[in-house]
Amino acid sequence: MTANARRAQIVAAAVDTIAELGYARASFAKIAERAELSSTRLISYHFKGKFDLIQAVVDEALALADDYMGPRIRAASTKTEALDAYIRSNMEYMREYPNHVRAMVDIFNNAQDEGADVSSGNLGTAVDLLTEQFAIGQRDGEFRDFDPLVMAASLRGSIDAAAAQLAHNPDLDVDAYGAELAELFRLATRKDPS
Amino acid sequence: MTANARRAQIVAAAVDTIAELGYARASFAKIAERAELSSTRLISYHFKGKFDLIQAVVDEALALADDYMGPRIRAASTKTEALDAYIRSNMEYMREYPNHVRAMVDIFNNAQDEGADVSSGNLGTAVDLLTEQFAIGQRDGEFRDFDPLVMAASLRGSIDAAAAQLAHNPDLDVDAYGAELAELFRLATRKDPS
Amino acid sequence: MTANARRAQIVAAAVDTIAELGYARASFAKIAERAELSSTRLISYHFKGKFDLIQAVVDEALALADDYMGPRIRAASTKTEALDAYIRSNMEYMREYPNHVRAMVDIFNNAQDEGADVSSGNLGTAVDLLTEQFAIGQRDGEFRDFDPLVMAASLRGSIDAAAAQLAHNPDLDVDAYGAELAELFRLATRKDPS
Amino acid sequence: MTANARRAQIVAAAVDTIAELGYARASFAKIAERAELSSTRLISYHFKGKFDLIQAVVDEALALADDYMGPRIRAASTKTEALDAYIRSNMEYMREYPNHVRAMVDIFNNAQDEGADVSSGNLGTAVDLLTEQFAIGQRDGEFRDFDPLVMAASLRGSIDAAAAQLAHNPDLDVDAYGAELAELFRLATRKDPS
DNA sequence: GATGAATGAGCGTTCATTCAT
DNA sequence: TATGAATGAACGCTCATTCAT
Repeated sequence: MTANARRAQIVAAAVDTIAELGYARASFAKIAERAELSSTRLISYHFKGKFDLIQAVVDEALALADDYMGPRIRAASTKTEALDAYIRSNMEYMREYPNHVRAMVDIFNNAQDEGADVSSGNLGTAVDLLTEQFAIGQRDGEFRDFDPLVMAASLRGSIDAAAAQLAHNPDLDVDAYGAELAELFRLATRKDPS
Repeated sequence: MTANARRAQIVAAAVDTIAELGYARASFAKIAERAELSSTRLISYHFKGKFDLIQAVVDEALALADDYMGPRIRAASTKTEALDAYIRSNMEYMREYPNHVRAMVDIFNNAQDEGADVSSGNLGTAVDLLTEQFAIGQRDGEFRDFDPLVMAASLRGSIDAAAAQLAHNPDLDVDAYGAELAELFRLATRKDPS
Repeated sequence: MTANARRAQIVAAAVDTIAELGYARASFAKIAERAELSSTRLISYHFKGKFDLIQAVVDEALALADDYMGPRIRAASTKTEALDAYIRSNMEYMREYPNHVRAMVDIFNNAQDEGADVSSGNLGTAVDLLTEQFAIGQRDGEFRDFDPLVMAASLRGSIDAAAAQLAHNPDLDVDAYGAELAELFRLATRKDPS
Repeated sequence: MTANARRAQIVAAAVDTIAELGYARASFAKIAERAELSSTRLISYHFKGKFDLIQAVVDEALALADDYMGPRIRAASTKTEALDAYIRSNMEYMREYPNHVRAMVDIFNNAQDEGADVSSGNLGTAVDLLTEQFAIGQRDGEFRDFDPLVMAASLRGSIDAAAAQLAHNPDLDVDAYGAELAELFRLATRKDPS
């Protein structure tokens, strides 16, 4: 088996294992078992260490998310539309790759406690990126005058909470949830009509 | 030292340890070290197991939160006022007991991965309780027509995200953050004025 | 079993294991096996880590050496006599505790490669202490004019080489070897009679 | 790259790695990294095993030492002069090839612990060769009556100790050290003038 | 002549927990 | 009420080596 195929296989097993058991319990042994590898040695062979594997998981999830969400967000002509696209496409991404999302949330909730710098240039800055976009929308006169950081953190927190809900109830109507969430933040960000 | 005093001492050490190192790294050994106990045996003696200790941490944090937030929420005469009081008092509780809040978030993010049923009858139902209150507010004609579960999950997610922001930046103006968050959810829940 | 007795048992097993297999191969597993412990966990329980165990070995060997050699060296009234006593008593110590000596040599040859600071205030300074004593002997007019550091390093090197010879040939006449070595350094240090 | 050039490259990397990290820590992985090889497989390809590589290191160091020291020792017309030449040229070799010397000392201190018979027909017999030369010097009436084995072991031990001193303090004056050592053993071996 | 892939055994260490006083 | 001693399982990681091209 080629190195890349083997790496992809291990990353896939890691995603599923983290999603099911949580970051702390996703040991090399469990991942190797799921990937049907003869020993954990194969993981150490293909990845420099645990953080290297986690980083690969994060990278894959981010690439997937960008493939899924990126085009739809960039197609928006206003920040209001972009916000709507961000929320809805994020929810749909959540439906298509629920394990990737669960794994990502777990990693970012826990990996920070260790020396891991998994978020460098990545999702740790998701709030920062959103903050910037909200600020631009305000400068353009689209949004009302709120604290962009609070709005950004709340949006990310709301979406992550949606992921948790989805995990507890897989039958949840993701599109309807996305529509509700989009409306929530449309009302919270629009210029007051009164 | 009395049994209750000893328990309280251990719980306090557990709260601080989880807040600082994260749930996964908060081992009995680390907690015992912080509490200046000679061995972890004392923890096992006073608590049936790790989950029992975690449950005690959760119970204490919830009791503290209820002491802090309960009176102010119950003093509200409308659901709109109650929502405002919930958000603001939660933020202030966050400022007064930051370690308890950090520990709680960590526990609920991770303890679920294990067999723990820490949330039974507790905060796992925080979303359920909020859902119920939002539904009542809608029935009373105070709130617009949204999915109460989505709103409840988003509110909890937004507040937890605030805790994460506070952890990263201790100098954050908690009152201002609370005011922003309260306004966000006021706009998101009110009957459309347009 | 008391903690101290257990510690002593483990240290003894460590000494014999290092003497037989060498520092690098003296793993916790091998030491536990020799001490007939149920698992290596018992070693980790009584010692903070591998270096802590090694330090205990070094401490014991040094204490034993001081018990054995110290009185005889301190009984000497001149540095010339002290040198003679140092060499002969060191050789006898070598005969009585050959495994301790082998272990010590191995530890000091190898532990330095790692982060270990096993020699702090200990044998790493053996050469320094000898250097000082040689310098005093010169100031007192007992010894000829040589570089004390070279003489000290050579003496330690010669004694360690004796230990290696003893390891290869256990039937070696230690007393005779000691007498030869004492004469060697007597001639090398005395004021030239010619 | 030719096989011999590749072998030489690997041996050179092994010498430097052992000198820097010590024998125990000089793994194939570290050596391959230093030689900038893509995998350890190349080492296994060119050498039958670890002992084979070590043997190659020893052979190179011995050949170098013989090139450096041999002519000067053989040029001596008496055993007394030969002893002087042995010590001084060995010290100079030490200055020219410090890594080879450090590696050799480490190998002979440690390789014996394993199954390795690295010294067969080699330096392990350095003491034997010196013993023989001292015995000849005695038979010729040049040296006093001492145990040749003790003298030989002490000489090797003293020189190895010099290597250790040099490792700790690279600024050491090697020529001066050699002169001191030569004088030490001249006094220790000469027929007593008194 | 060279190489990526794979391997089983072993490393020191940490885990929550139980035993025996 | 307290405590030191002990435990087996699991952790991530590194080892020299072999397989299959």
